[in-house]
Amino acid sequence: MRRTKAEAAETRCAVLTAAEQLFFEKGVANSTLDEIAAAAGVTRGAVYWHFASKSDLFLQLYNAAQLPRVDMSDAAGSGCEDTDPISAVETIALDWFGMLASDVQRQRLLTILLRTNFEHEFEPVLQEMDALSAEHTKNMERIFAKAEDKGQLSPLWTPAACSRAVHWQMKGICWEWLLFGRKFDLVILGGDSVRKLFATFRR
Amino acid sequence: MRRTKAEAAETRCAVLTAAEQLFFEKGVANSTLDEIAAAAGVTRGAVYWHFASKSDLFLQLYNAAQLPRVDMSDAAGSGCEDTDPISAVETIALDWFGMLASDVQRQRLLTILLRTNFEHEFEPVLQEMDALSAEHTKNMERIFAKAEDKGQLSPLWTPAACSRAVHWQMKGICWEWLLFGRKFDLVILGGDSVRKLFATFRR
DNA sequence: GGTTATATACGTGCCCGACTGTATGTAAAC
DNA sequence: GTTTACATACAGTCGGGCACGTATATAACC
Repeated sequence: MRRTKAEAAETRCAVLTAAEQLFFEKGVANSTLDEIAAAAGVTRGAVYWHFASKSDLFLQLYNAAQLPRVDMSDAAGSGCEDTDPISAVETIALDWFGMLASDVQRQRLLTILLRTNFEHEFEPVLQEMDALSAEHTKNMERIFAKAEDKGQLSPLWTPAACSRAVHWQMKGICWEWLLFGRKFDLVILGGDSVRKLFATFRR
Repeated sequence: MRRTKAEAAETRCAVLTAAEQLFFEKGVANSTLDEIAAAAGVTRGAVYWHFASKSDLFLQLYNAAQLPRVDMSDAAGSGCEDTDPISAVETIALDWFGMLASDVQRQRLLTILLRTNFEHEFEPVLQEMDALSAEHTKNMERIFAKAEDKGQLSPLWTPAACSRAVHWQMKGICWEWLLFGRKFDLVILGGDSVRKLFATFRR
């Protein structure tokens, strides 16, 4: 029963979704291709048609849902990066919480990635994540530097310190939320904590 | 060739150490009992003598190196919890960094735990970790409340908010350090960030 | 203090299920 | 008719659990 191209694409997508679900629930190593295929409503033959191996499936899963590059110039769209840089970053940070809270797929992917041992074939993924992280902090630092130039930054802080503080605060919040069962309200409690932190940045 | 009790204890310890090392490097699921036994200089027979199963080995590993309960009253030993509560908590936090940075075993164990899927038989471990975490934040909040009573707390913050901020900040720092190859100096950079955060707590 | 009995601390080998990869079949799409 | 998109069957390996063997430590007894 050969399927049309559209149906094949559906199948491929179903396999990816099933893999994401199972990788998230049981971990990558504890999930079998049989389970994944069954969850997708196909057999292992279909999986092997679309993906070369389990590792390939993992990598395709990572590449399919590309992590957002959180372009800081988006904040320029909100129109205040030049007049109130600190608030601009704050908005981006809070928006990120909202986005993550409403995107179950991203929650699962990030959780999987956090639990991954990046050894051997998966190392490039780790490099990418590192690069992305470095880019984010660099962009943030740049905007905080603007705030400093305008005299809006508290003398207690430096742009680099602000950037690191926000970065770590958000990672702490998001990771605990993801790794330990999302037991609190990310937007409310997490947002509150971030807002309080940003308040200390302002002169 | 039966060994003495002391030798047996050594063997057991060697297996635990080898397991910790391999679980850390390759993940629990990707480490075989054969590898672990070989790394410990014994065979699987020895492993099965000391441990009922692989899961049991994991649990014994967790129980062997009990997470520190970071008794906040220890800070009373430093003598300033009552006069300068904020500094007392700050000291505990910074000490924690130093302790983690110098304890490779704890680094590995925490990394393993972070990457663990706590499903089925491992759920109680998750509960324990949660309880410990809750206890820490509660103790911190209590001390910050003392600071508030003394009028030492900035009006920007509440005891609960301080506690959460410190908690998440430290988790963000430690977890990034552990999960992504310890690429920065935990005590220097992490400590600096935490100190700056504490500075904003003070009136 | 020597002998003996028993528990101990493993090593070794086997079984069994599970999982991966591949080869082949097949029916429909093109 | 050929290629596609799977399903099915098969081979092979790997790893965990367990039974069993075995040599020695340890204790009990004489």
